[in-house]
Amino acid sequence: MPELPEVETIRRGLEPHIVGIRIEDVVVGDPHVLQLDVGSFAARIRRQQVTRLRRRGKKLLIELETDCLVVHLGMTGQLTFRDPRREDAARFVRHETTGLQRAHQHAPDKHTHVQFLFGDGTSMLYRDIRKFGKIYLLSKDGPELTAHLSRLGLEPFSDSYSWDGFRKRFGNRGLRIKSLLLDQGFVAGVGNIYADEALFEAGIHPERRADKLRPVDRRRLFRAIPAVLERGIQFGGTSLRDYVNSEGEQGSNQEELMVYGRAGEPCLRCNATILRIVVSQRGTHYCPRCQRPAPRKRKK
DNA sequence: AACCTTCCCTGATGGC
DNA sequence: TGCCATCAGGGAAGGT
Repeated sequence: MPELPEVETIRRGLEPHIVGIRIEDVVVGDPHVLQLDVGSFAARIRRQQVTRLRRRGKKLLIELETDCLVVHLGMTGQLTFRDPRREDAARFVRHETTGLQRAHQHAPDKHTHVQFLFGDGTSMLYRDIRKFGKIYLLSKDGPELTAHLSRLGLEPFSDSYSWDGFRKRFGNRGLRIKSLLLDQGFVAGVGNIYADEALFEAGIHPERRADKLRPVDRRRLFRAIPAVLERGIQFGGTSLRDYVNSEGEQGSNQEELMVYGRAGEPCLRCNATILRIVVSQRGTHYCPRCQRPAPRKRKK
């Protein structure tokens, strides 16, 4: 599932390929992912040049001359660059350890919903098996784009990510800390995998109430979030199921995860068995020894 | 208002 | 070409 590190990896991969290039045409398979009807989408985007690639949280912002393409990959969205001079992989292969699907650059298939065609024969393909992703086309300096982005919370690695801002956004909410981490209005870009990893890194049990966390816990979380995200970027993202980068290749951060997907396996820090529970309808992984349900009470 | 649950969607998996 | 239930989950929408 593409979270901040995956989207950032895609952004960096696409950038040298598409900045400065002109979109000649758009081929839409399933208009379901577009937030505009096909006709106006195509008419508006045609002949526009890509000027810049930005990212906000999990959203990729492809800036054009007058509009901005906002790509949200949802669960299984893939955005890849296709160069006909490179060879397409003949078919899907199995990942050796996870046994799951893996895709290289390949020709459009039934899950390829949008093709952005460039003048030199290259293209950018949007593929999304479960169709939870969305593509918006918004005016570059209109109120819609501003409204769209203002719903998002603190941006890790930016100036907005300060201890003061963090404390303010944290508030005194009574929901479970895992749920707060998944709220994009709190810190943008954290999803299920990195939420679990950040909580492990900070030594906080995922079911603890946010408002009951001590300042020292909040401080640890404040530091843990960018730490796990940065590691994710370093390893090119986490490929557990469908995530691939702009070249259609997998990341390797799945090998670096401490708790996510490791239920039943020993904690790499203390050797206790990693547990899996469900919080906010999301699979949640933690170490029962490193992440205690409540802070240890001091005896009087 | 704040929090929780349901729903959208498809492919992999396992039981029978 | 076996059939069916279950699971994965980001985030909008609906419910309490």
